[in-house]
Amino acid sequence: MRGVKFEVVAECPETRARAGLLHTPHGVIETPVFMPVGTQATVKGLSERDLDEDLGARILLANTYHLYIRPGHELIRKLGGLHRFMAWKNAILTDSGGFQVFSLSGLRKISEHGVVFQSHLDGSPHQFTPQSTVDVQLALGSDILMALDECPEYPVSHEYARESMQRTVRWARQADEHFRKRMEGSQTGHALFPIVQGSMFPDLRRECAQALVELDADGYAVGGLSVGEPRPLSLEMVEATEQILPSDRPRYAMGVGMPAELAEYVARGIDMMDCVLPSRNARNGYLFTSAGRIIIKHARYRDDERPIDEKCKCYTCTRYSRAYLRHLFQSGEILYAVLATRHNIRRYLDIMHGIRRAIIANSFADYLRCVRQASAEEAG
RNA sequence: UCCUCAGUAGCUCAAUGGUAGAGCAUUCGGCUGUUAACCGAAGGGUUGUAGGUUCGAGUCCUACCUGAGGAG
Repeated sequence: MRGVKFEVVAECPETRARAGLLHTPHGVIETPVFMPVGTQATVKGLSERDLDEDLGARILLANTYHLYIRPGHELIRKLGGLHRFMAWKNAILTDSGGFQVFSLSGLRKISEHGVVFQSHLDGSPHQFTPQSTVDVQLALGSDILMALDECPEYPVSHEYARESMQRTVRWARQADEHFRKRMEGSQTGHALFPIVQGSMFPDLRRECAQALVELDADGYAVGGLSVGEPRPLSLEMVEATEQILPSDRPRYAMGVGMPAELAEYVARGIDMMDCVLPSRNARNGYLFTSAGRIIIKHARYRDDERPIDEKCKCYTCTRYSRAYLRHLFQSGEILYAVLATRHNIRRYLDIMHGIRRAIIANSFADYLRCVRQASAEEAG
């Protein structure tokens, strides 16, 4: 039995975009989908009701490393699993800790067996292996588990990228084997996605994808993007693997991107994305609108009575002015983060809904042209 | 009227007689599988005023101005 089942419902005749349905144990997800990031079992600033009822989010990301370190996966298992712990009835995808290889690069050592992290909280050592990260994610009760990978920084040499990528492939095989054993006779459905690496080298990306396809996984991720490389390279790396990754499985581009890039990934065959930008930037005063960005602390918004985005129907935009939000931001008020996050996440989800509608209406190519034009105008 | 204390960036305050700084505020930039309600940059000064001592004064001396407290 597959842990998740993917069904393509419409395809763009001009690009590689497709609309689909991802069936998970915790609901059906319309794709392409944007997954808000809830690293520590919370999308910072938002409640379950905000996310589910107000924003209509159907899948969230959580993080294996962070929840393992605190409060501990065994505690969460004891309390009924992550869904119950965080009162989230929809789907959850958990990152493996592979990104922490990048983001906590000063606190870890990589070996053939896995990664030893020095806890960022108390410095204690913790061994992460392909097998142990599967176990932790199963303890959490994640719907979609990610295989342990190494997310290398940019730039790295072709030689290092190859070594690293090949190790990630070996880890993916070990994780997959362990996962299949753990799933034997299991009543609950889970999926394990391996992750394509290879830094910014198309040949390594292809080699990696080819090796991972042999695992016949429920879905595939492209990782190692947005680690400091020039923007066009990230899209090129997705392009390099699109033809290799099976078209009847969901493809997940990890950790991307800016609003105007979402359609670009979809156009290259991507079905799932996640990114901290809407949530983190919201808290830091950077708001996404249909007419470009708003940096709310700018003095020009001091007495601006308009909503963040006049076209937005979110909770924040239907009630509050830019002037008020700026005041809250400048005052360091908690409500600012709540309202801003609520808007930014809504913006990302709206974009993805628009993309999906366009694919189904057979007008995605036009949609993409509009996005590119608007993006060029904003930049120019 | 006298005594004491204090006057340094918009604010609160640092600075052995030796290149006037910090925090906050202001303005701007950054953030991409969250160590991030975070990080960074810039602008901003006749050191209350006028003299004096000194190679050199925010710092020591004198007078005055302003404020706070006290005495009468």
